[in-house]
Amino acid sequence: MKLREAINQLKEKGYKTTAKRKDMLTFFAKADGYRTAKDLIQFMEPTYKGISFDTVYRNLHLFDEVGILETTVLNGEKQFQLTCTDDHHHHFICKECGKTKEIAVCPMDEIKNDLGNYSIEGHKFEIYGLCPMCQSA
Amino acid sequence: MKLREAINQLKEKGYKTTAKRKDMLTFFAKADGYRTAKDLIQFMEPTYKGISFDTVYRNLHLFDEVGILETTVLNGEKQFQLTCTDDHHHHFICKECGKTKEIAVCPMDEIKNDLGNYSIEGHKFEIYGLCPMCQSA
DNA sequence: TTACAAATCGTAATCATTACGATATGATTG
DNA sequence: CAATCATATCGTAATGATTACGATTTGTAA
Repeated sequence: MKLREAINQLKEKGYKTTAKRKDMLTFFAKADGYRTAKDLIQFMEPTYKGISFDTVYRNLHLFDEVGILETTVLNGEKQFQLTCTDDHHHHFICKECGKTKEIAVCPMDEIKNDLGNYSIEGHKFEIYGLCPMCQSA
Repeated sequence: MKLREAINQLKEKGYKTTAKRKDMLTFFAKADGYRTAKDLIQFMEPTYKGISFDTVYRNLHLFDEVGILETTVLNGEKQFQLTCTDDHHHHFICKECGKTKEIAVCPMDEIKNDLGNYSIEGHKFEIYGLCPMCQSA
């Protein structure tokens, strides 16, 4: 998802476009993987000294609800990245730097048959390890 | 995994068999899905009034390291269940009650090719929703 | 430019989890 | 089966991410 697209989604759903929200989304647009709330706060701090936790977390949740961000739990912390809007896929996630790589395979189709009486609301398929860069470091 | 098997694993690795550990494992042996630390503490409390958090969490981590328990994050909390020792598989997990159902399909084999330079340390494939019982409730 | 709902602030509260120094207890050995 | 000692547990305080609140500011639409 692109920065512009994310901002439009906010507008369409009736949420205001503020400088802080733009900058938050800019941060994720420039990232190449999952980032923590703390990462984000460090990015925002120089521009907005003492930015409120309330603002950061409220907007992270908002972006998540609206579908702008997707989340995972890595090293015991929630982490966020811009949702990929192209075709459905999953990710390899580097444990070290959070970088993600797309995986085209999704096994859900063949599985739905096995779960007749179960209502499926979502699924997560993630592969963990080290990206080439973090291996050599 | 059966209760007896879990206790043996502890012994083999040189850890002591205590009444509290047995009861903790009994709790998970009787559960049919994921349970939180809080669930466990409530189960232990009547027998061991004021049982220490230290004891509970230290043993949960120990069981996890040893491979007796597997974990996931559900509703923002770590949850635990006895590791399944039969062939590799994944789970449907009920968001409401934590109950799990085995899923035989695992797509990892066809994926490893796509990740040549990446070192794969693990993967998670989980399906979320409501089990038949929680749907009717 | 006014008006008002929405957003942000500054900070305190929450809540799961972790950690610590003191004490108790399994398991091994003589 | 008593002594020993590493391991386990206790009671409680600390941590750290996240959530929440009343007061204030700011986008946005009329």
